[in-house]
Amino acid sequence: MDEVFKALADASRRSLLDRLHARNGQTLGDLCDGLAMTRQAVTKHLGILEAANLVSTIRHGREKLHYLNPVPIHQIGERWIKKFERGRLAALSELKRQLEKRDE
Amino acid sequence: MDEVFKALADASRRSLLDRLHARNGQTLGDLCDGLAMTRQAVTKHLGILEAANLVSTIRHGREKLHYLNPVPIHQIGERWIKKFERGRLAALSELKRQLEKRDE
DNA sequence: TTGACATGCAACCTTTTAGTTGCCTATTAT
DNA sequence: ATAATAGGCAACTAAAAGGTTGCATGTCAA
Repeated sequence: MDEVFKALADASRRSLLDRLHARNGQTLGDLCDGLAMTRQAVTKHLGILEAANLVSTIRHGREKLHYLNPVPIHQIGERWIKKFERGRLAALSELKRQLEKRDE
Repeated sequence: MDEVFKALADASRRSLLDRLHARNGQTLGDLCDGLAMTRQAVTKHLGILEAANLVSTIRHGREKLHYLNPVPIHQIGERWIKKFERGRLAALSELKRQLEKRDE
């Protein structure tokens, strides 16, 4: 889980996931297009995404195809974010109450 | 949004949010208890959480009370994670299909 | 079979991050 | 008043992160 959070912390990596979400199965070259980064930097980012199991790859001849794996993202939603949903309104109203108490 | 992702990337900070979720309105001292870190380190983490608007604080005499703000977490879920839900099964089945094609 | 193309590997540099130590300030209780 | 308590500030360190350059390798097309 920690690896996934860390992988998602970088905007370039989130953008790579966005691009794979828009079109799955892209090659490294595809994913480099239009980015202000060297190919090697992109490779490293993809490596981190792969280590976090957010991306799976298969070699196809001299090309490497990248596929989005949405499962870990889904798990973050289910196992972590949902926990904070419960009591969201309660927490907010308590916060508001406390902030207002400041002016007493 | 980037600040929130970065703030959530650290396990110590997520643990602080967990603790505030369990009991809201804790002081700095409360939040330091049982952590293998100096108070100053915790202060820094809380500062990052506050900058990301995940925590709000109010001084109460010599104490500083910390309140969880669940809104940014909720937004990550709504604006980012949900996007990857759509087509989750589709992406998975395509991935599976491609992985199986490897053995042809 | 040779050149172009797609990717891999490794060393290096710079900035950020996580944490520390040491000292200072403000509030409260005795 | 004064001592203990709660927290703030700043300088420093070590390690990790993000990125680069240079070169090597494997695959495809002419």
